[in-house]
Formats: sequence, C-alpha cells, structure tokens
Amino acid sequence: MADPKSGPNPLFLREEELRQGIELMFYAYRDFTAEPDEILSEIGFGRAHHRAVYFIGRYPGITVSELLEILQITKQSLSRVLGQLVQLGYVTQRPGARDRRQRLLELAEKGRVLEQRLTDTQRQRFARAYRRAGAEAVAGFRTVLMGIMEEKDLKRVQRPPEDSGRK
Amino acid sequence: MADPKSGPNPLFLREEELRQGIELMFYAYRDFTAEPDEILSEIGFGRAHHRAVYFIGRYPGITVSELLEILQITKQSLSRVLGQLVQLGYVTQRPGARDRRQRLLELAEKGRVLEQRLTDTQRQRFARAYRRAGAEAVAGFRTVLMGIMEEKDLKRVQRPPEDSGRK
DNA sequence: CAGAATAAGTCAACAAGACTGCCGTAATCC
DNA sequence: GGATTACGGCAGTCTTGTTGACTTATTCTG
Repeated sequence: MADPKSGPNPLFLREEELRQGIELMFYAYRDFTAEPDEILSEIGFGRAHHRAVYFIGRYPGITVSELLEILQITKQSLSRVLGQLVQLGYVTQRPGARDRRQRLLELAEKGRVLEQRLTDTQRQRFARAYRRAGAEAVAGFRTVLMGIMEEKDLKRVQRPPEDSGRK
Repeated sequence: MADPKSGPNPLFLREEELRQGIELMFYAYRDFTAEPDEILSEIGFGRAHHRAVYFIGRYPGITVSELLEILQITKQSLSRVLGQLVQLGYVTQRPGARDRRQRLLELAEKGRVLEQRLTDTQRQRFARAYRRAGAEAVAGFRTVLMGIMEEKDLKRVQRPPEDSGRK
C-alpha cells in the first residue's frame, strides 16, 4: 500500500504461498489414493488394506506393534483388516524366534501380487511427476515433506529398510 | 551384480526412490491432518467439516456443485456436513443473483474463526517446513505435487482465487 | 411456451474404518 | 512368582463415504 510499485505485499504472498501448499497436499493426496481405492473396492477391500499390505511388503517380518506405530491407528482397527488379510491368504503370520509372543507378518504370494498391483499405480504417478520435475525438484519435494512430517518417523524414510534380523 | 564396483543398481535406486516418495506422502499427510482432527473432535466435527469450511473460506460465494467438484464426493455426503455447518451458524447461504437455483456459500464470523483455528496448525507446519527447506526446495515441492495431482485441477492452485463475480 | 435440463436438497440404507472400553491368553522380564 | 508385554476378541459408537430414488425450483432451449 505504501508503495504499489514495490511489488506484492510479502505478507499476502506468504499467506498465499502457505495456502497453496495446503491445497497441493489435499489435491495430490486425493488423486494419489483414487486409483488404488478403485482396485481395492473391486475385491471388497479398502484403503486400510492397502496400507497394511504396503508396509508388510516393505518390512517383511514386521510385528503388529511396529505396524501400529507406523499407521497410527488402534489395535482394534488394524486387527480387523489384518484378520481378513490373513484369512484370505494375503498375509502370513509366524511366531518370532526371539520373542514367541510376536506374530511376524509377511506377504504371501497372493499378497505380493496385490501389493504390486496397487502400488504400481502410485509408482507410475510418482515416476511421471519425478521425470517431468527433474532431480533438483525431487530433492526439494523430499526436503519439504520431511519437514512437514513428524521427526520421529524420519528414520523410516531416510534409509531403506534392512533385514530386521528377526527370523 | 555384473559389476559391484560400478555403484548402486540404477533400477533399484529408482524403485527405492519411488517408494520413498509414496511413503513421504503417507507420513506427511498423516501428520498434516492430525492436529486439525483433534480440534475438530472437540466440537463434534470431522475432517469433512474442515475441508468444507476451508474451501468455502477460500472461495467465498462458491456454489455447492463447485464445492463438490473440488472435494470429489457425492452430493449426499456433502449435504450432511453442509447442513450442520449452516444449522450451527458457521456457514451462510444466499441465492445466486444470476441463477437463483444456486445457493452461494460463505463463512459466517463463527466459521471464519473456526477455519482460522484449524488451518493455522497446518499453516504453521508449512511455514516451518518452508523456512527450513528454502525457496528452491519449495519450488521443487510445488512442481512435483502439481505433477502428482490430476491436471484438471491445476488451474485452482496455480492462480489465487479471484472474486468470482457472483453476487 | 412447453418440455428438458440443471442446481440443490431429501430420505433411506449400507459399508469402511476409525474410536473406546474391557477382557483373555501366552510369553517374557525382573 | 508377579508384573508387563504382545496380541487377539467382543461390543458398541461415530464419521464419512457410497447408491438409488424422488422432489422442488429455476433456467435453458427448440
């Protein structure tokens, strides 16, 4: 207002900039989940099944409580989904060697096929976006998203999962 | 495998890279919605109320069908949420001047207060992440997310909303 | 101007996926 | 041997999404 020629108000820009970020998250997440959701609904599953199958595939031998920590839902919510996945032969359970109370989760062949099918749509979406945006933009994307998520889980995305040593 | 000294397998890296992106989306969205969700639950509202209030605040005078296009949900789902928001005095409706079938939506004072309170948590999260990441990273973040979302909605995030001319 | 199309809303029924609270069992830790 | 932990089950509730069918008011169109 003091000087209309000096360019847009930096406070307004900042507000605009932040709202744009919020909206980008909304639209991107909305579209990023739409394709898998459709496949899932064909077989009577929902998004929760995808999440479980995804992370079990990502961390073979993961325990129920580790999965709960990642998903940030209650045991009861997970157990319903997990029960179906085990029942229908997508996921196998076996007792932990060191701690036999644990039920280590792994994908069965059927589960691997489903996980691939679901995640492929998302992988393709990312591959296309990454290709168009270029390596530098991708680095920025990662930096910002890591700043948005809670720090406690950074360890999970910063290094690829190793074999957990459980057997 | 052919030459272990030649550095990591580019195909593996690519797979790892894409999975990391998928997981970043999951974690960031999970944490980005957690704070508003908690506030909402105090007043008996859910995430759907936040979304409606957010976009009505963003596009004052928006029509129901425009809101439906943004949210990508059914009329019935929206109308339940909208009904409560109008009933409780968060949102006002008025007939469109050009087309009197339309009910143009706007935030009442109560709605503006709530929207501010909810979105503030997300704005702060973004402000912190943007500040830490720097302008270049932010540009990359935007480029990638715009590549992930469907193109049809790009217009909505590329320019700030103008006054729609309805009155 | 009559009929089709559109904007919005309504009722009913249903399902997924979250939640709380409580209880049980087996294994481990101290 | 008693507390804790890992996991599972049951019951009930809520939000938010869905489909399908129908109504009303208004606008558009041939």
